[in-house]
Amino acid sequence: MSAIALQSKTFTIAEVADKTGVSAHTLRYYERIGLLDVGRHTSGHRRFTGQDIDRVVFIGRLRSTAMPIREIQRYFALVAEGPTTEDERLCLLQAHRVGVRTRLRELELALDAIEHKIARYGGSCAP
Amino acid sequence: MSAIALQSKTFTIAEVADKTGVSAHTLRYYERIGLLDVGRHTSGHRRFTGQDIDRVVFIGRLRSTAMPIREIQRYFALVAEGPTTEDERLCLLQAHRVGVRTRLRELELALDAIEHKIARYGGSCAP
DNA sequence: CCTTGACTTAGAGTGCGCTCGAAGTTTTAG
DNA sequence: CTAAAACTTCGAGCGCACTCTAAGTCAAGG
Repeated sequence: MSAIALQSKTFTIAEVADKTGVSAHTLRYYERIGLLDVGRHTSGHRRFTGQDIDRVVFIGRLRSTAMPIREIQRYFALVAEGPTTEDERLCLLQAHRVGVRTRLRELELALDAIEHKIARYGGSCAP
Repeated sequence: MSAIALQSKTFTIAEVADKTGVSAHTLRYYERIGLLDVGRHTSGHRRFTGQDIDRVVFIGRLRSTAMPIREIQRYFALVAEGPTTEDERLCLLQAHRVGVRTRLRELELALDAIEHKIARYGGSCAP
């Protein structure tokens, strides 16, 4: 009886675009370049699983922290290679984290400088 | 006697590139698109003043906080129009500041999410 | 004086990350 | 059954911010 309800729910590309804010065009693009590997209905239409959506969200986080597409490709290539690559993936993410932290600090510094300029008055060109 | 030492020191494009970390190519590009207005020696070679360098540094701060070139062009067009535009410039910088603060927060959130993933382990694709 | 290297301009080329268009199939609403 | 909307692939196009090339001029050291 209690056959597990696998095959749970899947979503069309439009639904995923809607849920994630990533356009259908971009989702297809991500698949083309190897960031996603989405299953198909018999018709050929994509069927996104919950996992696929999680991955889209994760890609969004990497992109919003300015990880280059190349590196994201590398990351998911490692994922595709299986669990033996976990160390390397971890390493990649940690390196990224360091970079992001650095940029965060630089951003704060530049913002401070701009705010000083704002405070001192709106114009001219003194630093 | 105490004639003020105006005409103080000027710098070649290579010196400015060196001081600021902005390439000579990029400095010429910035001038072309109206971000800089650099004087010339009789030979035609650019002579950067201290003010010019300050401006280059300020452009760097705006760029490093991802202000689009278009907006920087707008800013310096206002500067060129004179002091009557100070309010508008201030407004532009303040709007930018708000944007940067927002991005800063988003960046921190995305970084948190990535760090959670790192903490939980290196791989898989759960969010 | 002569060479070496830095400078000039105008315009073309590059890399990134999408974004769009065309032509055709499939699904869905009426 | 039909029309409209949504999907497919493939390839081309775009906007941004540089970055480089070519062809020529200028400047400083030996």
